[in-house]
Amino acid sequence: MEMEESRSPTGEAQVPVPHTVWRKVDPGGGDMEEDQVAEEEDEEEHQQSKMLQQKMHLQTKQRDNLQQHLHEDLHHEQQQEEEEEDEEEVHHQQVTTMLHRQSAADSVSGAQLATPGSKRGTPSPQIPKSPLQSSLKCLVCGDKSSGVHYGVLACEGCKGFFRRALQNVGDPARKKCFYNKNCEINMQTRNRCQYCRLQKCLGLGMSRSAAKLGRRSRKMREMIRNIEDTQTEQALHGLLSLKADSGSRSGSPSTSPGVVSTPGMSLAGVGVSTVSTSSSATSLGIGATMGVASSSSSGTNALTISDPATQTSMAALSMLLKQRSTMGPLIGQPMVADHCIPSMHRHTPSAHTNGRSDVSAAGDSGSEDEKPLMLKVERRGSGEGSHIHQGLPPSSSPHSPHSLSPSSSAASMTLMSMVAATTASRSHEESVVGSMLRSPPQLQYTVATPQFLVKSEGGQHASQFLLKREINQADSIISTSVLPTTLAAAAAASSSKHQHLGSGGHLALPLNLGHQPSVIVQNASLDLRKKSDEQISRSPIKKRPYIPMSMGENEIDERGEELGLKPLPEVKQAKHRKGRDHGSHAHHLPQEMYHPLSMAPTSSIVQQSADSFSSRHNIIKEVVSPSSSQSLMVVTKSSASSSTTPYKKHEEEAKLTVPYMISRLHESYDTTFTFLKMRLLEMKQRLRDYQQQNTMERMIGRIISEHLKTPDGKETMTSGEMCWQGFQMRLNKTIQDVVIFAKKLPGFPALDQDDQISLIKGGCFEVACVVCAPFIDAETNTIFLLGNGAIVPREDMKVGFPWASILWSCFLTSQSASMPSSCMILKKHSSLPLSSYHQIVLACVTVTRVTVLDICLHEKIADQKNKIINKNALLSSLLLVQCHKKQKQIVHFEQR
DNA sequence: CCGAAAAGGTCATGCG
DNA sequence: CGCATGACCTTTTCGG
Repeated sequence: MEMEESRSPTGEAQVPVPHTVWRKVDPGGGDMEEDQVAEEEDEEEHQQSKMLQQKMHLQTKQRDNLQQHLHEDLHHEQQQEEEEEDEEEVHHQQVTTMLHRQSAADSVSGAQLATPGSKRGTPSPQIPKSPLQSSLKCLVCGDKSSGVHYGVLACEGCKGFFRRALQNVGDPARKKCFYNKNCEINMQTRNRCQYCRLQKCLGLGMSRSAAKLGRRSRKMREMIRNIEDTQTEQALHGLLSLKADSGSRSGSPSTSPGVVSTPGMSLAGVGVSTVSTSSSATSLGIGATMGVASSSSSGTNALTISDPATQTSMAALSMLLKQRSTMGPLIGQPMVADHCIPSMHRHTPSAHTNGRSDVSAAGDSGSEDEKPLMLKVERRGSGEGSHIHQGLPPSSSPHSPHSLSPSSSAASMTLMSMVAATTASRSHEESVVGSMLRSPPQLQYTVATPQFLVKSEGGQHASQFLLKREINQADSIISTSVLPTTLAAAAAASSSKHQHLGSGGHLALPLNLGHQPSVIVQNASLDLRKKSDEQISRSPIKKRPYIPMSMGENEIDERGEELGLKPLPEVKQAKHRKGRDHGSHAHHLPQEMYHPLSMAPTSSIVQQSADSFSSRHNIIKEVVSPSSSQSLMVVTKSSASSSTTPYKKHEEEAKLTVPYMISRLHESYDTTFTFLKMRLLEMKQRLRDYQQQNTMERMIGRIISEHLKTPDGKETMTSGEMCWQGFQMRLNKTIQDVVIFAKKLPGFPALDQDDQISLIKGGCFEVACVVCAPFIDAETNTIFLLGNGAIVPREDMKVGFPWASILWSCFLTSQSASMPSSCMILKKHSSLPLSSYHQIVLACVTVTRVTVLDICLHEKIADQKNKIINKNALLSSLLLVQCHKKQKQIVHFEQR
């Protein structure tokens, strides 16, 4: 304590805005924050805060909006059951987490919980319990939970905090984090950064609309009780871990009593199935609770899921799927759905017998039973969770004619169904995608892979075996630091490069997809600070933990090295971040750098291959020359008539042209999915090598067999399964990148957070698929697997991914892929009061998306390589034409 | 209708 | 002194 207090003054001196910042300066005005105006980062924060405010204000409107979405969707399914709205909300909140990208490092609290803190005065928490005594823990800070508050298992303190936050929505004082927006939130540190605490609350799904009054059903209470048991287990496990591994934090994912972070536990999905059914829970906390409960009660999983948040991620998955079913994309044609079951399906238990053949026959069956598994799961009433995974009909149809608008949804459902078919229990499938949504990438990798490896025959043993392997892998790659979180997509994006390049070891996730109290991503840099956090400070004034000069420098140094930053004091670092953002994101580039008629920003151009470069030339020419005035007219008209305040800032941008926007979309794409180029190069190199040796087939065969074998020489999967494994590996990561990508889309960050979430939810999978599309080589008819770098015959992949093979026939370049990707993100926004800027973007991308996918689906272009050479130009011109056609629609939008 | 559960209110407390 | 906090209390909602 003395240490910290003695440091504090120094720390305060470093902080640009002193304690008074936390006071309510002027709840009414957002513009009295001068430095906010001055600094772009502050601007960003302001925007975020604004979105947060809007989120809060709109919480109550949310259901209506969602409902509206449902009704307006061209392919909307039947009326959702009321409880599903709740689920939707849960998922919504899950995705919120993605947007928030908060620090995952709340976890350590557990370790510190064991240390009886010196609490004084009234506003002190209960004396920290030993882990063994722990009852329900607050998901935010790890304190003793007093129940589910605002949808999340929370303590009195966090409940009150969030309540006040709701009351003081306009209070700008909460908008600042004086660190990197990744402040650890635990019992000790929760009062140090309001911003991060609030972010964490939101990220966990706290919201007014998530609030539920009244008592809970008996089953739910049991669930909560079970979670308590589980936490006790965790505590035990944590204690053991501490004994065994007293020192290393980064090496072991589970070093803290309160938070078992064994990667494998995410896998233990047996009981998780309930999560999606926890409609009445309406909250992450409850959802998680139920999942845990069922896992405990079922008693079938070798590794007990003890992480509530992980379970909530599974709720997120089901939400995602439901969302897809209700907010389908725009294309009307059904996707080829008949052989959307992976080859692994053949290995699935007899329960899955209606696999391939049935599926193909089930083409447009509308019966409930024919619907994708996830949908069925969600339609079940709450509280049946613990039984659900038993005797479930497997996913029998990957395609639900009712619920999904074909292209994208079918795509997603395809995978989901495959997951379902592949795994022995539906909970596994939720686990997979849930972790996609929530887990840090490394953990996702760990979680997801086995899903595809587990064979039914192997059952639990196989699962365990693989699990162990994965755990080991995960141990070695568990990230040890966490990047600044929240909505700073820019920073995340720049760092994402590191991830893609497989730096795995150190640089953290820009995306923490949610707070997973139990899934620890140990944060080395935070650890430094934690050392000064040993004493608990309840003081509201000590909200900003002081990073001791030396340590702080180290931390910054550490990060700076990776991010290309020099060690700087905090203020300077902030500015530096700003600069960095400038450099790496089209979004933040000064407009002067983009002449509307020019190509993409320099950085983008540099990245282009010669081929795509010329392609781009074509785009611009074709887009601009024939009817650039047209596009300008559209835009101008839109911007003239729209003056909604929140979007005012973007109205200026709306004066930009369609080509400009296209270039920005491309830029966003290029700067986000940075792994593409490297991997494509790698792929080409390999192919070249093989071809030179004229041993293509043999090489492929050998490589495949290598990859199919475990270290001990056993074959673990078929090549088709390996395809899926590879795809899955990449998919996890890509889905996170999609969030980053979305944040770079013109106008997207200005949308209300709720809307952002909805849009991302609807499009992430499809985008991920498009992103992965280029790794097919038509000449050799092979696929380059992103996960392990193997090259496999395309046929193997085709078995389970027919639609993708069609799509891939188009050989999308990163540029052309950026368009459908953008569409997929922005596809559905009709219920929102759109600024003209958004409208034009939407019009562009929507049309493009439809066009591209239409073409793909009809195979008009597939196998006709020559005709696709200039697809960029094709897309662009189509886009323009369609924009013109859409003009009326845009005007209509404005009038709404 | 009872009682559980959660929202919301109150206020003592500590901090700068 | 003003503020944030959190423990405790009251009110509201809803399951059984």
